[in-house]
Amino acid sequence: MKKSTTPRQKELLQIIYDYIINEGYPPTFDEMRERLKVVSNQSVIDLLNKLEKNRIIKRNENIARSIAILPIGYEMLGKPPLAPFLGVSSAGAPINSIEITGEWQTLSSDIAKLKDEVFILKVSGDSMINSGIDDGDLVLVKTEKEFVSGNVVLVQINDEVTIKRFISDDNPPYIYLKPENPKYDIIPATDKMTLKGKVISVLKESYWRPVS
Amino acid sequence: MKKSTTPRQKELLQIIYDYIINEGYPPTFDEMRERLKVVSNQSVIDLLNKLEKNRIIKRNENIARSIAILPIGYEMLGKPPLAPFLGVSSAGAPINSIEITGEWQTLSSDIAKLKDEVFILKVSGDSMINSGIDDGDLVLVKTEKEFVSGNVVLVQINDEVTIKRFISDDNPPYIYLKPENPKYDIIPATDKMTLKGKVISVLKESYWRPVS
DNA sequence: GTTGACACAGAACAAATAGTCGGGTACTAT
DNA sequence: ATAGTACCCGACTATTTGTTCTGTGTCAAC
Repeated sequence: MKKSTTPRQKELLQIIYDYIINEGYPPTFDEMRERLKVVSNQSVIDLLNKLEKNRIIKRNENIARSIAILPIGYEMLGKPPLAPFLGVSSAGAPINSIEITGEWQTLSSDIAKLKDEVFILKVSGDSMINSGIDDGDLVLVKTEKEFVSGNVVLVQINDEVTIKRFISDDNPPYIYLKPENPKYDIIPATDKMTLKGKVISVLKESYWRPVS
Repeated sequence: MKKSTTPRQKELLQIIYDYIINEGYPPTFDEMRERLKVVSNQSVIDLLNKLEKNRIIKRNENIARSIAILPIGYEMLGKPPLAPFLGVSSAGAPINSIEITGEWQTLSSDIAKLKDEVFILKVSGDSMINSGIDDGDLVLVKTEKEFVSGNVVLVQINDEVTIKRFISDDNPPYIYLKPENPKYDIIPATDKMTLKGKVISVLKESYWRPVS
């Protein structure tokens, strides 16, 4: 029995991937059939079964559009998987307050300037354990001058740097930071507060850490 | 007419998001109904219609699991959208050869060390215009010592730094770099070649650039 | 005290979708 | 030459899934 993925199987994998990127959900048998330029569903099923046997995709029987591309599949496509980039949110709580490691303070200005105003911070601490950002994750921050209400921002308060949600409202206290965790109170804007940038990505530790 | 998103609508949005993250594809009406703890599909339809009216999600009539969360929806969840992070691959071609801006050379060692060996490079040049990486994109690189065949790597050849796919094969030339573009030839490994790290993410310029 | 938005119920119906059966061709390796 | 594998055809059935219709109760606003 041959194990390697055939060209036709790779074609189908690419079709599934493209479809998901364009539509936001996986294709049906018929849609794959059309794109493969074949006439029978059986052709599609054959290929899918083999992809599944090789653990490139995963399906659920009798369930519409139930194709999920597994990590091996993403690797074959040369793309990072969807899920690890978004993190696995454990509940409804959005991004929470976090602490930044000390290195940031001394190096921020250099890095911000040289890296086109985008830099990485490693999150430490466990105060956000129930939210989307966990200890060890990397946070990608882009320095900005203007902020829109709802942005997740990196903010410096006195000597401390944390991440909060920035809210600008029509009602008092008008401009404030929201930890989005019932444990913590909102923080009204003061002049001791500097917005450093906007969080544009969270890289889960499980993903960027080498697979050992 | 009220415009704001109701708590129940937010609940459903979170349910859809969680489902996609866990399963790899969106839920059916019944699955959403169960999670909302209601008995009728009508309840789900009502909520979905409102979410769609507010452009938080998008659906296709009569199509199973055809829910896509729109950028506004992701913003409400405090999560980056799926698609922009993966880039929109124009064809089957995987990651291609790119040039790195000059800054990298002088600063790499510092940044690599301080940022937990993960750093960002801005891609310049248009030699990869037909692939997943475009001019102006940001590439996230993690320094590594061991590489697996198939990894997309950052490699230094003499004075030049480029990105290629690293292949280790059972047949000659055994270890080589693959541009994955018919225009370019593969490059067998030499001792003038240093693998600097592994590309773990591509940030499309359209995403990280501030919306103006 | 009526209006409208919100949230929900129950059931019948229509469409989309997956799966099955029973074949076929072409190529490769033993 | 023969077995195995990849790939394919066409018609059919079974299941899943979405939609429509007709209702109820609540609550806040005007």
